[in-house]
Amino acid sequence: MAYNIPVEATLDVIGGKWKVVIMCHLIKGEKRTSELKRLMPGITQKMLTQQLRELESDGVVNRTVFEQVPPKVVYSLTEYGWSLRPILDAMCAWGEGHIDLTSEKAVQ
Amino acid sequence: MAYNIPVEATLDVIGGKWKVVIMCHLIKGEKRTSELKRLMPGITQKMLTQQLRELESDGVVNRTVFEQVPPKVVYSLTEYGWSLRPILDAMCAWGEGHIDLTSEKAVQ
DNA sequence: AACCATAGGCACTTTTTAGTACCTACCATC
DNA sequence: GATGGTAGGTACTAAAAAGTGCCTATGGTT
Repeated sequence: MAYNIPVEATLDVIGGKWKVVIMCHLIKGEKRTSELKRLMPGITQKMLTQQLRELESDGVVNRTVFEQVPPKVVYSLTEYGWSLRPILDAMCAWGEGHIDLTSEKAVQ
Repeated sequence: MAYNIPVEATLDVIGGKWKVVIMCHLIKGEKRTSELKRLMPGITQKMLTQQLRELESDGVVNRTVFEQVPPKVVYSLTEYGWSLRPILDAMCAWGEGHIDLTSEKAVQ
């Protein structure tokens, strides 16, 4: 996969509708599948699983399965995933600072 | 538009396949349409125009038209667009630092 | 026996996103 | 008079992303 500009490599990993949101939740600590679902009311089970699988195969998140009934699976950021933290922090900070302006714009 | 988490506001503005790439080029200075096309060999005329229109209506880029023949249109980041710079810088830096690892992974 | 919760698989459909092809207008040059 | 270069527009199609509904397994509760 050749990139015309390095930032495309970043987009390959964090691109998509839900990955950044998932990672922003995982920054605050490991989460079970059901917790993530509660934190993201708009996501479907399928998309959550799919995005987590992709993040896992990209080495960004760890998936830990506890062999018990009912099943328990916990997701957390890997060290590689933590290297994305500056990006996630910048995105979260910008969102917090500009969410009001965005709403105003929507009203105009 | 209600967000479950502020970072979704950020994704609304910079989400999409090309917007971050376009903005990364505009960071280095204003560009004409044809320059952007040359810098992004993979983008089609239609997508370039479409993404620029969206960035413009989000207040992130300026579109300056010079009334001459042949037409000349120049795009640049607005002040609001510059506020996204920490995100763009972090994404570019991560891409530069991890592009090799990504290629290795693709080879495995 | 029926039902719950968990974590997900799978087939199918819909929606969104992106690509192709062809169109405009202007003036200059060949 | 045809062609080139610029900056698009538009209709149609293809591909990717996302959503829906129904399925599994297990053991405990009602």
